[in-house]
Amino acid sequence: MATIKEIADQADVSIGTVDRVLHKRGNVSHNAEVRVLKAIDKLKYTPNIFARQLKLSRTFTFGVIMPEYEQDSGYWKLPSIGINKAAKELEAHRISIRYFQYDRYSNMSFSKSCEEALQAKLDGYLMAPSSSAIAREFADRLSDNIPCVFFDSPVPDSNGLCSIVQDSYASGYLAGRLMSLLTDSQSTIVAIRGLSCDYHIKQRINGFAEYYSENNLTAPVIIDTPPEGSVQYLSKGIESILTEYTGVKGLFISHALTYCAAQVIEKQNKSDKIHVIGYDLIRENITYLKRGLIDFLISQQSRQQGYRGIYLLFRKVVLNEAVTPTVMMPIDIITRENVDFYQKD
Amino acid sequence: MATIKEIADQADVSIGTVDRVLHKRGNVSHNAEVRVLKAIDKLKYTPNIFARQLKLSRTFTFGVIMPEYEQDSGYWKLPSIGINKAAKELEAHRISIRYFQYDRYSNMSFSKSCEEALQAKLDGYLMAPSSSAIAREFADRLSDNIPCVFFDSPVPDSNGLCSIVQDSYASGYLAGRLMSLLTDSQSTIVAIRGLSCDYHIKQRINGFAEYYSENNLTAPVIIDTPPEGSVQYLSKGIESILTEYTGVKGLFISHALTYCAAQVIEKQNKSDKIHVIGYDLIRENITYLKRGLIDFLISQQSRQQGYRGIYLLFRKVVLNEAVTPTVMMPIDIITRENVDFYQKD
DNA sequence: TACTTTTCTGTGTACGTTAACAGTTTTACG
DNA sequence: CGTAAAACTGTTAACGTACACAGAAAAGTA
Repeated sequence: MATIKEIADQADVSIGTVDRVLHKRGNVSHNAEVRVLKAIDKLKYTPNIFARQLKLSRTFTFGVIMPEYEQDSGYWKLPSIGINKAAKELEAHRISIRYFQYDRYSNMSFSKSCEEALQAKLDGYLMAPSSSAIAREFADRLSDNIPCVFFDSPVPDSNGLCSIVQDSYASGYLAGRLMSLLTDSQSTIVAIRGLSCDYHIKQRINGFAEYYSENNLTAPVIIDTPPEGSVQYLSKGIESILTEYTGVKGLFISHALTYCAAQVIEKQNKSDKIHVIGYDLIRENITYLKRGLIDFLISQQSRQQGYRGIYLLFRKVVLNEAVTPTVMMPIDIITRENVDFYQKD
Repeated sequence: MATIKEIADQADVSIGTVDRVLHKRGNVSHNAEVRVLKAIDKLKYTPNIFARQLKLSRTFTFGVIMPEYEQDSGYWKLPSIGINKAAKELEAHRISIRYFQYDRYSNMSFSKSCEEALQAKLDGYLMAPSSSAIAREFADRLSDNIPCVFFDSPVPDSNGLCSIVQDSYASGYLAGRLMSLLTDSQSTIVAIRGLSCDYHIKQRINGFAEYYSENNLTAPVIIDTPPEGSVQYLSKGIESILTEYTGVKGLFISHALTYCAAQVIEKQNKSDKIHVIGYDLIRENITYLKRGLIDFLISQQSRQQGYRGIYLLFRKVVLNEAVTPTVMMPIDIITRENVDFYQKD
């Protein structure tokens, strides 16, 4: 591992000149610059990050812009667990985290959090965007060297450094396969969309329906349950579905409120088993999964998304490493038999 | 973030004394030591790893003791992918890796690799042990401050720092559940043990059988296929099983050679679908999974095991962080629908 | 030519830690 | 009590980088 001193010797200049070349600070003759660049190339110089950090002794702060924990039945706690874990591991590297949380169902609240985050002038941002347009504007307004990583949802055509996402369509398609394993081919299957504005949820339903159509199975009934985000109304909606479609054998819930379906089914206590497949490892879902009222949960590795997001920022900002523009998270299939091994990290 | 200088000021001693206390190098009066410890506590001192690394400018080398890549149909390439990824990320931290590979079916070869690794006197070891006894002796012979992390299999009652493993019993139990979803309750199911010496494989079979017994289903037929590790003989074995048990509806292969079963089934081309569940994301398995001849693969996150193993050593040796004694890997369910998202990391 | 201005270059210091070394105080012992 | 050994303590020089500063060389101006 070469040092700037060795570069300086090789190029027959002082370390000051090497430093100026490395940081493009000008005031270097063409001749000297060429010699230094050659020496750097020859000795394969890479800066010693320890010395650099020591000298700069900067403490980096990353901003996390995401919905409040309680929203979506506490779903947002999951990524924050991963974020906090990464933050703790990176404490020794002088990294700290600052949260800017917003109301997922209010664009104004999202805008406000973005504005605050911008004003704070931090060294990098991790964002779960609830609106692509606002997120895009945020990324545009950042200085060139300040990266922004998106998770949960991508932001197409934006200045973001990277997106950490799951292929929602593929996850819905997979759910279709699983549902077809659980039920007979002519069974009535209901897929509940709900919260229909969300890109992910639409895609999941599309993938689910596609599996049934590709395999020439009876198409699932797709139902939108208004209004958005409310547990009580969702339960009511599911109740009326079960009344209307008496022979339902399977319910596919395209979002984290899967446990509502399990609750309703348990209450009705019908003789015929109704299979349930849904999303996300929130506490209530796990409870019903373990009790056998939910058959499968699909996980988007929410904790891991937060964890990796922070590490991506770290690698980019502190270590100056290259970062791939998209990170696709695996689509985990969770059952009562393996759920315990996905709880801790 | 406090520095030793601040500690020294607070405790009214010199930085030399603080350093002696921190590194337990003795030659410190009781009085001074107490004051320093108090100051450390009060100011919440944590060493600056950048300064430490810079000063020491040590390059740590970790030894990896594991079977040769080609064995078990190339299974061992998987952990090495993770190991190499971690090694690359940690290059900037002056970490390097040295492999000591052995023949998994020869204790002598394993012993020899252990001996070589010991002689090399490295800063930490990551080991996939094929014999607990030999692994235990290895760990015993290491200096106190040299950690050894086990992966793939645990080594009970050893001096190892940590074990990274999967619950094989639970994974077999899960496979049982999946198989019961694929087949009717009275179907003939064959579980192939093979390589019967291996702890993991026994446990997987036990878990699989337990699921069937707990749910009062027709017990699977358990068959041992000799000799160990040979693809040709395994294929022959499976052929004769399919001849003997004509009505077989499901095959559970307890190890990485799952694709052999798929090959045989494809060749025989029977009218009745025979479902296959097996282990590990090796290339051939993935091919047959995608073609629909294998229904489910269970992954033990082999790449991740290697990756995390190296990071555990790094955290322990370089950052001096505490490490939990056991890391349980999730039991991933892989289908043709989600396999692509488990390929890259 | 003498001078200023501009361009270029080398030196020195600091970041926090480690560890060798030198210096001081305390203890042991004749 | 004096001296030597032991126990303790403070000082200092690295590690590699970044950057301010001073100094040297070249170019520009009168």
